Amino acid sequence: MAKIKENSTNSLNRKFLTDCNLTYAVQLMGGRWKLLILMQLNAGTMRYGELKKKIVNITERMLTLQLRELEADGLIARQVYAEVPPRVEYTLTDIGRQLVPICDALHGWGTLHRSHVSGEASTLFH
Amino acid sequence: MAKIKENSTNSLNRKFLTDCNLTYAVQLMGGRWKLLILMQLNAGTMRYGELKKKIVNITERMLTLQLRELEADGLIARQVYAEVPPRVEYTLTDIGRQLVPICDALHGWGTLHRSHVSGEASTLFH
DNA sequence: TATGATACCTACAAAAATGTATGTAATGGC
DNA sequence: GCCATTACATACATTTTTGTAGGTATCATA
Repeated sequence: MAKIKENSTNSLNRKFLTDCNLTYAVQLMGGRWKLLILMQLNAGTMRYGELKKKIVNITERMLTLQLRELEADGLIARQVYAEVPPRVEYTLTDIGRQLVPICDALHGWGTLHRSHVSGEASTLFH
Repeated sequence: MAKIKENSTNSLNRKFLTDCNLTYAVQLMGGRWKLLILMQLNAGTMRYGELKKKIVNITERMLTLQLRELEADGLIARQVYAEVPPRVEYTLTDIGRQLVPICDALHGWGTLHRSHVSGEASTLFH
């Protein structure tokens, strides 16, 4: 993560939004790749390298960053095995798993929205 | 909105994530102030100035930007009255309103997460 | 004629998020 | 001794998001 200026308006606004449990929740899941990671882990525990393969376009840096944040926020757990070459496994925590049904609902809403949009577009043709 | 470089990896990744209906949904609601606006409008149609008063820390520029995006994405509707001084009202659309129960669920999850975190912290005291 | 009200707009600046390129440790097998 | 493997770390560059400061149009009213 890049450094953050503690007293910028930007940063203060972020803190202000943390007070609301809704925007707080969005802050926790809002990173670009976080939900994809969560959905992968919902299918089962995975190693770093497996995640990298599954999430096609993510870079190692981004994967690491998002994993670190998810871990810091308690949505996933990180298990390191003292082996060489290293083996690190990531698993959803309870609270992380509780986000999954909401993701499903969001997925459904996204699907609906998309059909809505393309549906509106198709009305142009008759 | 600021200009966007169509062919940056950043931009291409955004498009890639648009393919998934889950991350697509998050893109639609992910702006910093968007959900606060939606929740306000869920209480009823509101004028620009009312929103500004309700959402304490938002600047006019940000309010305008987020409203424009929400409108472009069909989550809210904008009604202009030909009066002086101008009067503009914003209302949730159907698809926008369908996001509300999901926001409620997210709010609940946020509350749970927060109590989880502070709960863990409090275990330090005994 | 000046002022206030409302809902913006614009140029610019700052901050944050994301991506690129390269390097590292440890160890087993060749 | 050299290489491959894995899960990162680090410095840096680019892109995007957010915030700052000022301005605009219209018309009724003072």
